[in-house]
Amino acid sequence: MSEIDILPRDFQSLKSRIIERGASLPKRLTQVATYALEHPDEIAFGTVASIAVAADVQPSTLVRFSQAMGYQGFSELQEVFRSRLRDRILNYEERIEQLRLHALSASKSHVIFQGFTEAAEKSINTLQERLEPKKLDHAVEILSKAETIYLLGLRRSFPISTYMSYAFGKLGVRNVLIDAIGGLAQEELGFATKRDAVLAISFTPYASETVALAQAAAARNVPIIAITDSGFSPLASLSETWFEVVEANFEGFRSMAATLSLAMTLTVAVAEMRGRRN
Amino acid sequence: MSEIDILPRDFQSLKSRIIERGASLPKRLTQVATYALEHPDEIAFGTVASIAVAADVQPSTLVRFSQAMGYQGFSELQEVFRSRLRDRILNYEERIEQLRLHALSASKSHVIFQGFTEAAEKSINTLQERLEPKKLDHAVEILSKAETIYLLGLRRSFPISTYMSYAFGKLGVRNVLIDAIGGLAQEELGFATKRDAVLAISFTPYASETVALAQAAAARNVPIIAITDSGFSPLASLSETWFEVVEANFEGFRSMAATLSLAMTLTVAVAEMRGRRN
DNA sequence: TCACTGGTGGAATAATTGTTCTATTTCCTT
DNA sequence: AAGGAAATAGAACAATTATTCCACCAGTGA
Repeated sequence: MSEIDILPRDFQSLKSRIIERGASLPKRLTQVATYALEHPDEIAFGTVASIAVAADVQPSTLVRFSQAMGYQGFSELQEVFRSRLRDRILNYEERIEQLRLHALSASKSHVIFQGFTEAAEKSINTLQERLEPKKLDHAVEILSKAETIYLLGLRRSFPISTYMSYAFGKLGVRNVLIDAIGGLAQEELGFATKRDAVLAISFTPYASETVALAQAAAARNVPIIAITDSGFSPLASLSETWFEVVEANFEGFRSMAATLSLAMTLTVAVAEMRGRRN
Repeated sequence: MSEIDILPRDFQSLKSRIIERGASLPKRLTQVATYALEHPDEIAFGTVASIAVAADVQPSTLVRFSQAMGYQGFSELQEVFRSRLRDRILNYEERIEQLRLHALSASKSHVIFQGFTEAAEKSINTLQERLEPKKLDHAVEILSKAETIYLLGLRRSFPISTYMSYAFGKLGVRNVLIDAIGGLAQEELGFATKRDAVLAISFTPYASETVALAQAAAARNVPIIAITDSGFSPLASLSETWFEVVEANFEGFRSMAATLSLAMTLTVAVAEMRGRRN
């Protein structure tokens, strides 16, 4: 132990220290280290006596362990384990209930707001769990090789393609936003070749125009990356890679938070990949 | 107290009981009830003595309170407060750490994705805390009275106004999307009167065109609702009500999740309010 | 085999714990 | 205004707390 020895006051650094020093400690102290990492809640709430029984050691061993970690005694170490529990995010039930409480005094508008933020968070969590990194890499690979990226997303998906066009523009990535102005969508996409790529975004009910445009591009061997909501989507079979993004909804209005996060990821990742190449 | 009296073993039901009985209790016990609801962590970790000091009551009062809630003593009540902390979701740091572990094997793209989802969640949480229901009601009130809602958001905010235009259209709310096509923004907004309303969206650096258009509309007494990111925004002073939405960013790219949630809220709330009037 | 060292178990200790009890105060009703 | 019931404060209590201490053990090198 060095002379100047900053003792961990937050759980993360204490955890690191236990992992680091734990293995090289005497037998019983290792036993405590293992127990502490596996049952942090018990350390936080228990008493020296109760933990000693649970970890099958003597009470004094716990104190010695605490001292080996640099603390004066067990209580000081326990405080760190408690701090871990102090500032935690509310669990799901509590959050719902908090919303309900707010809602009692709050207006209909506020309930709607809570509904949408909840849907957004759910959607994001779902995508975090389901997104396959390999697909992401593959899509970024294809898009970053494209000379021009054609952004195809109409109606409900138009905000997404709009955003991407804006962000790509900022990042110096050549792109064409298919906005179907003047009914010229087909013409806008007409110049796409197999050296380009199409990013197609469409959700149920799949806008027929989007599907038709994607099919036309695919027929000309333009690589297609799709963001859609199921394997049954007509876009899925047309594309090199496709992402399944299932958005939660509130009163029938689907969130766009997950799709937007994915869109932002693609733009920045593509720009980053290009930057590395140049 | 009824003869058969199921005492709360989980925090939720205890909380309900405290709220239910709390107000009708004697002075000091109400004081404890208030403190307990406001500082559940202190109850979970503290001792009778320490909590008594913090809540400015006698130790015995805590015991009497516990008994008033149906428990034998303070320890039994404390156990319920502790159970609340036992099975919580990971806290912020722990989640980050989990991501890091994933990220070890994951690609750069995946790290970017995590960054954006994180920013989205942060932004939403911040807005949940800061959004003032009164402002929301006020904005909905004004917008729902407007004959036509003019949606003014360009550049980075254009996806938002686009979405709102789409959603309003679906909901049968008359609106005009200022898309500045052909440089005709001023003309698009030219027909707005004081019986209409403008929803202006702009963030730093405030697009000069948006500000100019909003000013022109304000000069003609068209009510303006603004979504922006600080009180210093030129939109703030022009508007009837304005929302401060601070988005977290990842590598300089600001999330849009919070703004989008607010936008969705406004559209649905306005449609709902109109539906009630008809 | 010995002495020595670091580690361990368990009893002893002083402080602190939750709880109980009672004198006193507060508040309401008559 | 007085009486009485309810509520409170604070001291007293036994139980439990974290910690310390010391006898004993296991392993090592001479």
